[in-house]
Amino acid sequence: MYDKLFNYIEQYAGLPLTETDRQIIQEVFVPMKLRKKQYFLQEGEVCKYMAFIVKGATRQYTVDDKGAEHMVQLAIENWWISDRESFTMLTPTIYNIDAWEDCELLTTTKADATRLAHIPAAVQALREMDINHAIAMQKRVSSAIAMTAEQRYAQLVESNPTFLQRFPQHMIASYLGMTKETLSRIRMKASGK
Amino acid sequence: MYDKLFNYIEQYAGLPLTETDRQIIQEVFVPMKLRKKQYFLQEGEVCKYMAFIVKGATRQYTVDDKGAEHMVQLAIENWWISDRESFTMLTPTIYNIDAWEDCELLTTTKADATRLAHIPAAVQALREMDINHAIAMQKRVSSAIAMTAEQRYAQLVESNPTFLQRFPQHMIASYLGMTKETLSRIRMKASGK
DNA sequence: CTGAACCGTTGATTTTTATCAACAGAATTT
DNA sequence: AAATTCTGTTGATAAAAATCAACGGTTCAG
Repeated sequence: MYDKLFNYIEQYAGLPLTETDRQIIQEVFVPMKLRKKQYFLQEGEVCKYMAFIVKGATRQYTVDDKGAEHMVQLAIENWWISDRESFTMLTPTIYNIDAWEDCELLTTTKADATRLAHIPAAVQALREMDINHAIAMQKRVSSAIAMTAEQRYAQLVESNPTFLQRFPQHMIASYLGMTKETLSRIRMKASGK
Repeated sequence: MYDKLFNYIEQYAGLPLTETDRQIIQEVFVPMKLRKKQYFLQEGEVCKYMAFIVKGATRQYTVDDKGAEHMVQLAIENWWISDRESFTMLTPTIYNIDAWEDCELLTTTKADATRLAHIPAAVQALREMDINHAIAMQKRVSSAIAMTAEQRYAQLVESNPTFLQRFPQHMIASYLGMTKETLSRIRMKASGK
């Protein structure tokens, strides 16, 4: 259960964890299971938890006034979920996060997470996590403003091919900022040639 | 010169800086001036510096195969500039960063920045900086995939009205992921009612 | 087991936005 | 001061993508 998290931390920090470190991490992170469609976070709440995905897949999205969902993030094993803004500032979130597949998570709260400050590898790994998240978001901004729908899809095939197997097409379409019909046509055209 | 940075750190960390802290920060951050249009970073280079803007305005953008520029970030006083990916991974950057107004910056390198690890307030402030950056990017992703051109402009007027005074309209348009003609028409319509 | 919801596709149409082109006022350079 | 570049507008047209609608094939829950 915790091995994936230990590996993640050691890998990103480039530092090994001591037995004591592991002990503390097991106390700080609490396992949680989510059934498919179950909410991890709902619009209007304050985001109490930050979670590491041990197994499963989640989606983070907004709902507009017409009821349409817009995927801000799709996440699978070894990714982190939470609304950093709500989590750190304690403000109500505008996002929903729910499970697309049954999930095993390791969750922590803002208060518990402070205990990690004594573990250099964990501090380092969390910093890397934030930086990676910022980089990933930056890339999405860059492609959203600079690329056509077709180019955005091609980039996803390149960079996150697993998403295509784990999430239905209409979610992928929303994640890419287009309708399911447009994505369907783009795929048709791409496979046709 | 350094006061703005001290204030920034103290404010974000919620902790005061000691005299020794200030001393170290002055050694870690080196002043740099940029003239309008001068590059801070060019596509293909490795991003050696991370900088705090004391005065001035910069833009970060990609250039597509047709030579069109796409603004990924616009930044003014109290903002940070750098390509986090290139800076941390030492990979060549795909972005350009240059000065739109004459700038006074405080710059640091990856190596020098490690000295900040001994200053809790600085560590905290840098972490906040990353989180804020990630949050800002997340919001842009969210609006890019979920909103119309008109809504994106309205949101900018709401959240960053100063940009409208500091940057020309065609840069704002690019930042919002639309052409200058479209932005011009949106503004016309908005002022007309 | 079966009716309902979900999923992806296709076609016709409309809306949004980009593109192309031309223009005039400002600012900058020489 | 003249010339050139930069800026924002406007109009006409084209392209991209959204919307609306309808359809079979799945999957799922009662």
